[in-house]
Amino acid sequence: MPSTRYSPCAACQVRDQTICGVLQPHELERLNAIVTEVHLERGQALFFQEDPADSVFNVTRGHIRVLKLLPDGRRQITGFLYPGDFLGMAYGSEYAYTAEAIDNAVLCRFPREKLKAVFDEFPQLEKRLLEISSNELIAAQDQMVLLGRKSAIERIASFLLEMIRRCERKGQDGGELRLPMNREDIGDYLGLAVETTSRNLQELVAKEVIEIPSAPRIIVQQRERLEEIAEGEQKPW
Amino acid sequence: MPSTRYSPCAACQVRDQTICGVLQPHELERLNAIVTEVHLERGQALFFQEDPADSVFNVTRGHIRVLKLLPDGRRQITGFLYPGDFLGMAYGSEYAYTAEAIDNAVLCRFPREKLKAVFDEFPQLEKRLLEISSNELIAAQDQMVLLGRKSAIERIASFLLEMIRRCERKGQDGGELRLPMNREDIGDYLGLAVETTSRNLQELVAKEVIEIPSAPRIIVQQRERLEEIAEGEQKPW
DNA sequence: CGTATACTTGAATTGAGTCAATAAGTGTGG
DNA sequence: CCACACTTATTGACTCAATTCAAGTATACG
Repeated sequence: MPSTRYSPCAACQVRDQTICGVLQPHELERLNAIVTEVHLERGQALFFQEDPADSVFNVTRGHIRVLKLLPDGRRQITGFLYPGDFLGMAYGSEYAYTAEAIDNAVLCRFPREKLKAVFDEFPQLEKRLLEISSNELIAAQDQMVLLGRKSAIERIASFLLEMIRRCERKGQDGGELRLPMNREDIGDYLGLAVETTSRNLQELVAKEVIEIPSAPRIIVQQRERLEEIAEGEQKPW
Repeated sequence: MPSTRYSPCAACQVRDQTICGVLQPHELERLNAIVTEVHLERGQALFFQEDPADSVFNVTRGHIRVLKLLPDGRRQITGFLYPGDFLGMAYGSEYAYTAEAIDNAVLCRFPREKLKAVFDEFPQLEKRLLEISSNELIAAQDQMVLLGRKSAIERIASFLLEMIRRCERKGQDGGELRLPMNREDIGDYLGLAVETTSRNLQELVAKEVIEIPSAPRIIVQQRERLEEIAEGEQKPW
């Protein structure tokens, strides 16, 4: 390997938010040796459902949507990935879903076989993965409640709270959101039509719970109220 | 420990279908040393959402429903557990959901702390757990497609296929189902009202895709058709 | 056999979807 | 900087699938 090889891990901005964070700097060298970068343009697919699953990825810049399609084109987005998020692991020999770039995005690609070897060397990576997997499962169950039992406005409120909490986990202020995905993506994530998504966002504006200065920007005025609405504790006023 | 202590693992009927199956008979003794049995009556809760999560369980007899509630009582069932299924692991310090017995059920209880020690001894247990966790995540994503995007009859067809496949994985014939859960449970699993569940089951009877000799028994006459309906490939006839 | 529970069916209602039109952004080249 | 084209978002009117409410009918059980 040439000594002048570009070293993505050394420059990584999101290392401590991701799976790599459990490794010591000198251990990171092992990961760096097997990683390559992938650059995606807005809308481009990283992989499709049923492609052979030979790599796993880490988002470093931009945003990814993960989705499943029905034969007639109906679409369900099962998640949005931000920098630091991990995808593609442990889903059998084929990817169980399609992953597409929402905006211009950069990811680290780890060939699955080589990563497995690194896992055997550093078992704490595998523990971390089980931890991530558990959290995803909890999130998936919450999403089932949302999709199975919540009204449109409850879904929108829950979605906004999820976005707020994600910001806060990264130490950013959740009071002002900048959404990377468009209304159609939000609808397909929440099991709603675009029009319903738009209408219920405007309903929250009318209630003065949020402000929308421009489509991707959302200012949260009454977070408490949003939490009540999300859980269906609708007050009559 | 008294030498006359009852040894559930030795008599276990479902060992090879569950996490214990990765252990050799003599290794099983370590698990047997920490396990106790729990017997539940129909309708009884094993634990509630937000209880401290100090045990994990393995179903050995009967059936469990896993559910989440909204403050106003709306209910979403996120899964049904059969003998051999595992629950309660790796969900943080509190259970993320309620687990109740659908019928009279028996489970193995493993205290979480003690199990952790066994895990350190047998790392293949942890690998197996990651595998189970991955499969659950794939299933959860399929359920999101169902809840977010499928019509009532598509949901019912998908549910029946899931039940059929489960039978077949256990080497039983999937052509004749005996459902342990009632119509309301099915509805709460599929995000439908009981009446909608019933109506659409009858719709499948009218189409001669299934037969229902008595409520819990369902005979599958046209499995192919069921698969088409489940994926929304509805033919005009 | 009666009573409770579970299931089915019917009629009316409604929340979200569809279809259609307009408005607001975004980007491009003149 | 503006005009145009194009995409994304919003709003309105109407429709419809699933829910709700209300009976009924099986089925299980003491």
